[in-house]
Amino acid sequence: MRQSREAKAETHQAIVAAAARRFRERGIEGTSVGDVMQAANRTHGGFYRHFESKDDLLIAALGRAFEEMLGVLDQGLAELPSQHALDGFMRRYTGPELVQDVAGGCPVAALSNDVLRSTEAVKAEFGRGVRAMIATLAAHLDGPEAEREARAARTFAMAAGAVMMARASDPETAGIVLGAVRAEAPGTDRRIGDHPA
Amino acid sequence: MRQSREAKAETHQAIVAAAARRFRERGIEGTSVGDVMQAANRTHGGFYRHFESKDDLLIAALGRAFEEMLGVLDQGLAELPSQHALDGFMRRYTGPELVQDVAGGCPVAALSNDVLRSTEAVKAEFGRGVRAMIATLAAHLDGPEAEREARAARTFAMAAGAVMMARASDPETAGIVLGAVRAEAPGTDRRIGDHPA
DNA sequence: AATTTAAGATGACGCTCATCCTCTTAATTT
DNA sequence: AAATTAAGAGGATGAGCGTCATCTTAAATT
Repeated sequence: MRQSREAKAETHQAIVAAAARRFRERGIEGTSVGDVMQAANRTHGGFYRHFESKDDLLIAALGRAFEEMLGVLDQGLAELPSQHALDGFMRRYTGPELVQDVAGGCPVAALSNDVLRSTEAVKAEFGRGVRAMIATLAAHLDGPEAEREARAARTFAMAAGAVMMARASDPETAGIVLGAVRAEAPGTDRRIGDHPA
Repeated sequence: MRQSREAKAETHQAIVAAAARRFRERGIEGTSVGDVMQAANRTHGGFYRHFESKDDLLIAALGRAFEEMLGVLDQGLAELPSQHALDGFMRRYTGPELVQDVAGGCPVAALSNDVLRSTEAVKAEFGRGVRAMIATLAAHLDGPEAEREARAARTFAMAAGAVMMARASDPETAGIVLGAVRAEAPGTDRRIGDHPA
């Protein structure tokens, strides 16, 4: 039965939200259109009223996942003085809460390898997300613009790399990797308010 | 027709070598048993005389890929003084030669996300490879053991993270990310909140 | 109110895949 | 040399997938 415009829009959002989680959790190839539609409480048939293809959905889902992640980032950085922006970010990004939550975590840490093997359009969307993450982080730093961006990019790369490696390893190895990058962040083993040496 | 023991061993190695490349290039789900056998110049039927399952092959292929990568690493580090081990590694790992060669490049940069979604046995093998990479890098550094390992792990995480992000992005974004980590390779020795000199 | 449109359900199509089975034949064992 | 074993070829099986076509029915348009 035909649905109203608002109902359709609601369905659209439900599909994107479900896809954003499913793709991160199970990967691109591991997620079927039917899976996503079921997770959105719909049947698979209506899918092509909303998206031209699975890739089209993937692009929308990436956009959504990055939006969510930018929200988490902003929230975590909001109250931090700029000298602690990078280590605050590192601490949060590599903490158990985000590391264990693949479906709700960073799309970079969950989907980089899958996107590598996708179309240029998908990579373009992914790249937009990456730049937005770097820009957001950089905005919380001090110094000349180019340098802020570079420092943000380096820290982000290290955090994402550590999380990806840790997730793909046995617990012992994961501990070594996460421990190494978390120890690097001043304040990790300090009380709130303390400043790094 | 039945093959001799040596012929079988040769076939076995050919399968592992083909798989090590295919998995890195196309991902785990993107690589079929038939693909691998064809790349090894065999038919798919004989596969189960060599491996119990695709996962079993994956474990062997991961071992092989890490071996290859450790060779590249050792070779690149061999002539470097220890103060330049980390930035030498970083420059090589994030250089166009390795970044563009997904099939022959680092298994961490190519397969982390796929392994994340695999069995514990696969993760254990991956973790072994990660620790071997870190240990090899650390062996080329100076200082107390625990600290050498931590510095190696941090640099490796940053390098792998940057390569994964770059590969999954549009060329412009890739340039930003790789440029940031390459511009200041020695920066991986610094604490995260520090400004570059 | 009559007509047109389109959202979503259902089912089908063609393809791919991991795994298994059988057959042939040559290597290995006796 | 005869008997046994097993590597690899070829084919089959059963499941899952992306996408498409059809149908129903209610929303949107006239």
